[in-house]
Amino acid sequence: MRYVEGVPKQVDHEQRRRHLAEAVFAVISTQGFEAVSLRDVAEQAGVSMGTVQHYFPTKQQMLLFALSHMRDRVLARLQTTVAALREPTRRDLIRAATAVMLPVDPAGREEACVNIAFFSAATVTPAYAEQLRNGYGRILTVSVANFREASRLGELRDGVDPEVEAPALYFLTQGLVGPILVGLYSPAEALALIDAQLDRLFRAGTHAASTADKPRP
Amino acid sequence: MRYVEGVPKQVDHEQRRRHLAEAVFAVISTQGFEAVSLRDVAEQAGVSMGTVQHYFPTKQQMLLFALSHMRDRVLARLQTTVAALREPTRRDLIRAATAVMLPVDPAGREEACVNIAFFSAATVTPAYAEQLRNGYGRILTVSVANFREASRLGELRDGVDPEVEAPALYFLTQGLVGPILVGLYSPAEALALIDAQLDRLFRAGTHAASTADKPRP
DNA sequence: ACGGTTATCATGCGATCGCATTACAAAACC
DNA sequence: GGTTTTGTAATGCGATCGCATGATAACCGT
Repeated sequence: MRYVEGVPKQVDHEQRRRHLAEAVFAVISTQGFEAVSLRDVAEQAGVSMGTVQHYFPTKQQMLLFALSHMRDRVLARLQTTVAALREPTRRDLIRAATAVMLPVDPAGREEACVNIAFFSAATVTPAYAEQLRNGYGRILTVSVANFREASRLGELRDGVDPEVEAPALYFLTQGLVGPILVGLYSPAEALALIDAQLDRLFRAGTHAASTADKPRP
Repeated sequence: MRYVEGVPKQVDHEQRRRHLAEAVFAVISTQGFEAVSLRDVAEQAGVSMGTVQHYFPTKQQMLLFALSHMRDRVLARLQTTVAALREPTRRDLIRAATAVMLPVDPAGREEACVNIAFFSAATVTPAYAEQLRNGYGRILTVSVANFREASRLGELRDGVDPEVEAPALYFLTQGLVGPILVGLYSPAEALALIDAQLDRLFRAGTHAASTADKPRP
C-alpha cells in the first residue's frame, strides 16, 4: 500500500506525539526525570500504556522526541513573545528573549526543569547532547545577530563588542536558570542583574522602559 | 555501651562514606544519575551491596551525603588551587576560582556532571535544593567578597559595581558549564569569554599574565 | 461490502530495583 | 575469655520497569 505523506488516516499522528511529549514534560517537572516511566506518561496523558508504545517504539525515542518538541516549544514562545512587542528596539527584543528563557512563570519553570534534566542526561547520551547543541546554538546565533544589528544601528555604547557581549549575556542568562530553580536567586534579582547588564551595554534612551513604571503617552 | 565520639572501632567510618560517595560520582558521570543503583555503587567501590547498606540506610541518604561531599570536594579544590598561586592579585584569585568551576579537566568535568545531575534532581527533591543553595551560596559570597576587596584596592575600573559584577561573572561561569558539557562551547572559548569580562572589569596591569606567554622576569 | 490497516487497550514476561533478612568473621569490652 | 558490637557479604522479596504479545473496535480503499 502506498503511504501518502501528511494524510493521516484517523488521527493527527504528530499532534498525538506532541501531546504525549507534553505529558512527559509534566512528569519530569513534577516527579523528576528518573521517575519517567511509560506508565506514568500514559496516565498523565490519559491513555493506556499500549497507546504510548504505539506512537513511540522505545522509551528512548519518546524522550528524544520530547526533547526536540521542547526546543520547538521554546522557540515558538520566543517568537510569540517577541512578535507581541510594539515597535521594539533591539534592546527590547533582547530583554524579552532573555526573560522568556528564565523560569519566571509556570511555563518557563516547566521548560527549565525539562531542559536541565536533559542537560544532565546529555552527559551520557550523545543524542541528547546533539539536540541541545542544535536548540541552544540556534538561540545563541539569533542573539549574536541581534547584537550585531544593535551595533550597526548605533544602539550599543562605545567599546561594546557584540561578538563578546552577546554570548556573555546569553550564558549569564543560562547560568541564572539553575540558581532560580533551586531558590538561590529570585526571578526579580535575576532580571535586575540582566537589566544592569543591558544598561551597561546599551546607550540610554534605546528602550521604552526597563523596570520603572512607564510614563503616560 | 558507651559510644566514644570520634574514635572509630576498626575503620574510619566517614572515610568509608566518602569512598562510597566517590563511587557514586563515578557512576553518575559515566552511566548517568538515573542509572545509580546500590549494586552499581557497590561494584564501583569494590565492595558488596550489603556494605553500602551498612554505611547508608537508604539510597536517598547515600545520595544526599554524596552531594554534601561534592560540595566539600569543590571547595577543597578551590582552596588548593588558590593557595598554589604566588602573590596573586584579586583578579588572579577570581580567574583561578572561575577556572576551577569550569569543566576543563577530567576532575572538573566529573564534578560538573554530578552537580548538574543534582541540580536536575533538586527541582523535585527539596533536600538537594537546600544543599545546593548552601554550596553555591557560599562560593557566591566569597566571590562578592573578593570583588569588594578588589574594589577597595582600586583594581577595578571606574564605574564597576562589585555588587553587580561579582554575581554576573559568577552566573556567567555557571552558564558556561552546561554548554561545555554538551559540546556547544569549548573550554578555550569559555575561558576567553571569562578573560574578556575580566579585562572589562579590571584595570590593566592588575594581574601577572592572562593568556599570552609570560615575559621573562 | 469486505479485507486490511490503524488506534487502543489489557496482559504477560524477564530483568532490575531498593530494602530486609540472615550469616559469619573480626575487633572491642568487661 | 566469653559476650557484645561492628564490618562485610550473600540472599530473598515485593514492586516496578521496558517491552512483546494478543485482542478488539473503528476506519480506510477498492
